[in-house]
Amino acid sequence: MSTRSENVIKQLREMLIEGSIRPETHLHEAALAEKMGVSRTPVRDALRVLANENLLNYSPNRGYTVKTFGLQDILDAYDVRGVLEAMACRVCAERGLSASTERALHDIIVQSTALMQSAQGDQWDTTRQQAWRKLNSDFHFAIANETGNQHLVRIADQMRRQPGTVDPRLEPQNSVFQSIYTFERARQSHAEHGEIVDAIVQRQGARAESLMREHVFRNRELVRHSRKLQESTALPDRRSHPKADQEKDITARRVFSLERKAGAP
Amino acid sequence: MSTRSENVIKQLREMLIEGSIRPETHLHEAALAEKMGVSRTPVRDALRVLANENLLNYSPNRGYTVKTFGLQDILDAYDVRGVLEAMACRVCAERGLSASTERALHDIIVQSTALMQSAQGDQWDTTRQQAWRKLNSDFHFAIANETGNQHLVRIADQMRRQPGTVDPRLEPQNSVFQSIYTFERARQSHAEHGEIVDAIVQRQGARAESLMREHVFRNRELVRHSRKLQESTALPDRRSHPKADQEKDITARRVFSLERKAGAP
DNA sequence: ACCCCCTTGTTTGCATGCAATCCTAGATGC
DNA sequence: GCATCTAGGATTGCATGCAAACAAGGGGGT
Repeated sequence: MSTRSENVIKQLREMLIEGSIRPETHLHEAALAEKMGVSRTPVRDALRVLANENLLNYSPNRGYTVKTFGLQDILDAYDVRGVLEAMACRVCAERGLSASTERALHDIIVQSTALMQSAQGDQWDTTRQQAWRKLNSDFHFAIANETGNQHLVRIADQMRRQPGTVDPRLEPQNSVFQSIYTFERARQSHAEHGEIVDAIVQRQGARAESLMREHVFRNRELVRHSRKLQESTALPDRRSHPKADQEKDITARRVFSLERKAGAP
Repeated sequence: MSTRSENVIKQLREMLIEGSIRPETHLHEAALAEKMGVSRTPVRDALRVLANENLLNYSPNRGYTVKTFGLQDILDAYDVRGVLEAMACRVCAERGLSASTERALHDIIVQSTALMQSAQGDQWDTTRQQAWRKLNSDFHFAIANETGNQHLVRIADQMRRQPGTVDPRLEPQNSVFQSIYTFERARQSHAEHGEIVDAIVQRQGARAESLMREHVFRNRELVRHSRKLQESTALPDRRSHPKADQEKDITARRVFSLERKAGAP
């Protein structure tokens, strides 16, 4: 918050996660600096950090390009997150929940139930969807965090923030997350959360583990199907060369500039 | 390799992983720059990246300090790695190995067997220990890599490089890894590798998964026991304040300078 | 004696200038 | 016509200067 570098990192990271910068785009330091209203230095810092976070590719003396994430990469992120959070559930069940976490999980469940009831029928508007996303995110974080394993928390968070995995706030209509955040899926997801908590408080480690793994896997499959559908039908104007997946040996690098800043009119 | 920033990153990272810089040390940009023979700019880049890799703590306008990793953090890294590599084993068993990976794993097993036989008795010198570490590392990487899941590969690698988890090359005698890299443990570990490959090529997913999990867990326990022993007996001169574990709200920050450069006379 | 404020030296944050490297395009030779 | 070589422009890498924030210590007030 405080320093300009941090601000640039946050802004750029959000853009990359939301997918508002096209893959393979070459990020021009001076252009970015101008657009952000800072000098090249904080921009360079940000690029380096984001490359380290696996969001950009870097070649010495050549600069940074936006990394391409295929469907498989997104599914892989779900797999990693699933197995880690499943482990977290087992650990929680074996050790028992702390009072504060149990209360937090209970609160989340109660609020989710209230939300579902208030949205009964056709009130599933974007406000409620956003509320649900927050509750969902808090739920998963609370369980991961309860383990006290900082590596697990950090990685699970990183996997949830993989581009194509989180919801693009800017253009939600053009995304695969329509299918994930339907009312039906949210209800089912909420029910699964209840079962998971039930398994944990009953100290059923194996059950909690497999419930969580399946819970994450369901979302993974939802993304897989909707993405497959989307890629085969929609976006006809984009370069649909199947060769675009070859990543290495890009001698003919394309240079784009950021077409627009996020949120600009 | 090419740029100075990359060099500084690599050097500093090695130092931090090897533990040759004391925890809570405040890293002074100008001092580091002088020591490395570069300007502050590449040093600043490196510090930012390493903080992003969870090796340093950062406070805006206050700089970077070396993160403290307790025993629990190290055990947690083993847990994460164990569950991920176990998943990798299951996936490999379910999908079947590619020809090249199967050959690579076979080669590693054969070379390990030869190494063990050549070290029979009392020839377990540092050269052979290093050879074994390489073979061991290659083995785990090959399995993780076979999944094609880049997230998994990256994270497993990161977990293996957690400070206190890898072997400090500089002062191996003063480390817990004496107990991990004994001839006895290496032999056992080698045998476990054989079983894991056996399970994979026989397409026994569940067996491969639990064998790998147990394999990693054994090392985890070895570290746990030897570290416990070490912390209760050795290092009497270090500040043994149990309060040293409180991390936040460090108003009284201590500032050290690097006492010596690694490898300097 | 204790507390608060202000001053001063130190350290980090950022901008800018210059050097090194890389990409491109035009010219030259075959 | 095609490939290769070579300036020229453009872009990144790095160093340095300066401003802002911070920590410490002293002086004045109560």
